[in-house]
Amino acid sequence: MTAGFDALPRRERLHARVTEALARRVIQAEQNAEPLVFPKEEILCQQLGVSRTVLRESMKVLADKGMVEMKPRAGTRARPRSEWRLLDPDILAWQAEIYADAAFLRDLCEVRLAIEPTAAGFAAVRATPEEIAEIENSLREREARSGSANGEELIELDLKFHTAVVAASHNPLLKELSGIIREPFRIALSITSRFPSTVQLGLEAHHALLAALRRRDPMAARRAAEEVVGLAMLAVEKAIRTRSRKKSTVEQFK
Amino acid sequence: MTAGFDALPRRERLHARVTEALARRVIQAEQNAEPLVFPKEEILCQQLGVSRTVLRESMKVLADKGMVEMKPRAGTRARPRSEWRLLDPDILAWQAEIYADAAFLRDLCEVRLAIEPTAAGFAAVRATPEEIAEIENSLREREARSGSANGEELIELDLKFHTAVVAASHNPLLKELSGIIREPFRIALSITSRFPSTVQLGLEAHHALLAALRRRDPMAARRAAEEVVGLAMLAVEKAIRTRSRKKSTVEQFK
DNA sequence: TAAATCATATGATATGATGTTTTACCGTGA
DNA sequence: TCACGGTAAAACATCATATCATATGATTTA
Repeated sequence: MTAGFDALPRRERLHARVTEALARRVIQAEQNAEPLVFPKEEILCQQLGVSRTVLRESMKVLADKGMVEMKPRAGTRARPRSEWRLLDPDILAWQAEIYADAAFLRDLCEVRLAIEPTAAGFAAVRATPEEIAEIENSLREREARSGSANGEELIELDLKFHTAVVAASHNPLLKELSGIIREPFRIALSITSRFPSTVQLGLEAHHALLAALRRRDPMAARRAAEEVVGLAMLAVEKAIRTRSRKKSTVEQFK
Repeated sequence: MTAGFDALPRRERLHARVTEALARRVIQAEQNAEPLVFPKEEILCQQLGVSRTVLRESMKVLADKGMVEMKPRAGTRARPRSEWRLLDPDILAWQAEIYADAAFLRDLCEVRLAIEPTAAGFAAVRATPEEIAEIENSLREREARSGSANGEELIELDLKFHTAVVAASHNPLLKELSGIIREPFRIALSITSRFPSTVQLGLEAHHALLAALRRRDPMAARRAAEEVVGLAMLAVEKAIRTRSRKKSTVEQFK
């Protein structure tokens, strides 16, 4: 080993780096809408400077995610995006990084629109007083710091609010689903936070949601959560429209 | 080939079998609420009769799913269920097999309650005429065969209906999410199908959903889908109540 | 008691042996 | 000449073994 190579962070394991490198080639081919057939393992090992063990382990991971197909004699080729496991955390991360365009953010918001109102409805019935207190705390803290803190902190507090609401639904599946889309959600929030009027309306909706939880009113909680997510979607749509002429990478949103 | 002495199912790969064997030990420990620390790799290799490569690959898979934690010197131990990736297809399958109890089915229905009305709402706006035709076909075929066909076929057609509706939302994330819970959903359907009155009401709700899609009415589509899932939940709750005194394995639902 | 050291289990990677699947070529016979 | 069938080779699939690195619990020592 120790072939002369790069200054990449050694902190990341070798197979993780190889996996990501291969995934990027698949994603790029998908964006260019061109088929991709990898060279045979021996050649690929030489190109990447790794052993077959590492290469194969990485390919196996990608195959498990549905991104490539390995067949004897026929080589390894990229599969269309429709076959990918889009909810896989890794793919979601790579997507958020590369495909952070209108369609992806819209799809993401729609998943939130599915999850959060439902979770809020169940939370209204099942939340413990402690959980409601935690939800309230994150909201109050966010308001208290809305002038002083930086955007990062405010987004973090907003995330905490939403996470606490979903957790209060006492449904581990909903909770995990919410966790899976947490990172892309953070990006969406960073967009939303750039529209002060929306932020203001959003805060009111947050309060309405909290009040509904306190009243143990599932329907009102649902509606309030729909309002919260709906406002976020509007902001995302607005951001997308105003930037639709630029190239759509995540950079423009950071 | 053809000669063979080995009539055993070599079809399953070694590491897959090892993975499942280890997973079962984790699940069992979780059910007994007792901590589980695996013996060191060398011993485990001997116990299972495999090489360290295979064992480690299997353990790595389980670690990736959040079921175990591997630490140098400290050995490998099982993690609590709250840490598992519950939406992982494998875990979902193992869960459906072992934990098919009231709580799991309820959680599952709630995810459907989150996804389907939302997907239906978007489908009302975005479905192509072909997609609506496909949805209608699966519904009509199911009605046509409701007397003659066996339960399996009817459930399959019902699944087809729901899959088509979610697909018509044109949101790949919702579609994949729906696919992930497809297998457990099948179990839930097999329960629902045992209550004729519910099935009848469900058919009416299905028609209402189809009509809403035709009218391009998102709100009506949402409400109809909520009705469909709500009825299914009622059936599941009913089945759970009437069987709550028996032990809760999936067997009782098959 | 606290720091230093050691022993040990896991982590990472390479290499090799053997099995399996598919393609492609080649020989035979009609 | 062409169709058919069988065989060999190519490339992937699987599993094992080996070596060195690293982290950490345990022990010892100052």
